Amino acid sequence: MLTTREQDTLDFIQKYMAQHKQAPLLTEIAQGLGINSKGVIHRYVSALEQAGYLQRNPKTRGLELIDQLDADELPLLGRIAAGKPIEAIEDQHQLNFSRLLGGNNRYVLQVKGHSMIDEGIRNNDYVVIEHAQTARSNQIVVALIDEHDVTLKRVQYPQKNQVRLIPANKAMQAKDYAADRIKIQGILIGQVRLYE
Amino acid sequence: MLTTREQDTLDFIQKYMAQHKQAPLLTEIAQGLGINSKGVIHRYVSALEQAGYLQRNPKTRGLELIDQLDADELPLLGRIAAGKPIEAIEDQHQLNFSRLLGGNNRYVLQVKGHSMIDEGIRNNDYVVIEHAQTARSNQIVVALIDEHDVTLKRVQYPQKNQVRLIPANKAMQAKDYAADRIKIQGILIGQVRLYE
DNA sequence: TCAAATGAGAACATAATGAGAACTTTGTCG
DNA sequence: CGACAAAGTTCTCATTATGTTCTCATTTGA
Repeated sequence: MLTTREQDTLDFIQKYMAQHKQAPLLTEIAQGLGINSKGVIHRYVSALEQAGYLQRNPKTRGLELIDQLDADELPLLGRIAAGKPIEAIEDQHQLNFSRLLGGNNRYVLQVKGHSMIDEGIRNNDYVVIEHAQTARSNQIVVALIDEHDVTLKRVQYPQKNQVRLIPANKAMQAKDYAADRIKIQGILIGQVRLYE
Repeated sequence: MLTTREQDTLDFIQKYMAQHKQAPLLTEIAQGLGINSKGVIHRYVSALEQAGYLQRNPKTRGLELIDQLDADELPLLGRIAAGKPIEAIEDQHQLNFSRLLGGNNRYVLQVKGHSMIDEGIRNNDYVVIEHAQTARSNQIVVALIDEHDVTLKRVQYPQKNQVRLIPANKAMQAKDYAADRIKIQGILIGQVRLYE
């Protein structure tokens, strides 16, 4: 457990770094807390390092915060269903977005139109795509048709040398293509929607 | 972590390049920082190159900035619509997930059931919620009903002291409550789905 | 009253900064 | 090309700023 002033020191460092994108000097921390001695701050910073809140490098502005929860994580509090209390989640306490961001050959497309509405992908949603040339059956892929049209559809292989592309919209029809007309460009990894 | 003067040097280079559409001379940087020695600037530029902020070419004005893309960004390549070529995006080249992750009082719930199906929120999807006690009309909120049931619904205020909760499922009915029966716990910020 | 927490400040070690000389490379011009 | 100027590179040397390690005094709370 941190003492009052240790907590103050940590708070100041966090604010400072968020604001300046840079670690503060010991004297800057001291000034921020109304303390005249950098030796005192050194003691607090040492304690914070000991307690695992930050790391020190033997340089000026050498402080680095140790993320208590990764920057790409949010606490996963529970499950929600209509009209029932939230069910607490015991095992997994963080939702890690690096599952989306992690891959090294991924990119985002913004979906226009309602062709994927039955898949829960709506107009203006973002989809995260991983580059790939092949896909397993029933994966949703970015497919290039006849070197011209690009589309996001579920893929199946009904028979050899044939590819079926299935739109997620009841109003549209699945269609079979000769395999050489279809080039798979990527696989759907995730979907993100931002609300106002 | 950059030192103060390294940061100053980087700032100056960025400003200069934005203004002049070309890289500054070492002596120009020196002058901009009030330094008389180009050797000093050379040292800072080398440090910045080492740290990955820029690249040097063996030419005069040979500096090139290296775009820093945050770890929580993915390239936004274009827009996709059924059966049309991808429309390239000119302006915004990164989708910033910090729009989702950024808030300091946010958490994630996993949705169970199909009560939000018409909103494109499906069973097992994750929703990002920001803590809040109030919401504007038509926002989707986490609402606590009678201190017991928690639900995710669109909110409206048909008249004073009355709250309407609207499920996003045609099979379910909107319902009006006395204002004191409903406590808003959070507002829907985003929605994320991970595919296998 | 005792122990922990807090603050001041001196003394020292190291990092950061600035100056400038000497040299190499690049650019320019006949 | 060849020469000259301009720019970039590589050094060494001082000086200053910052971080580290102390001791000592004061405050706070059980």
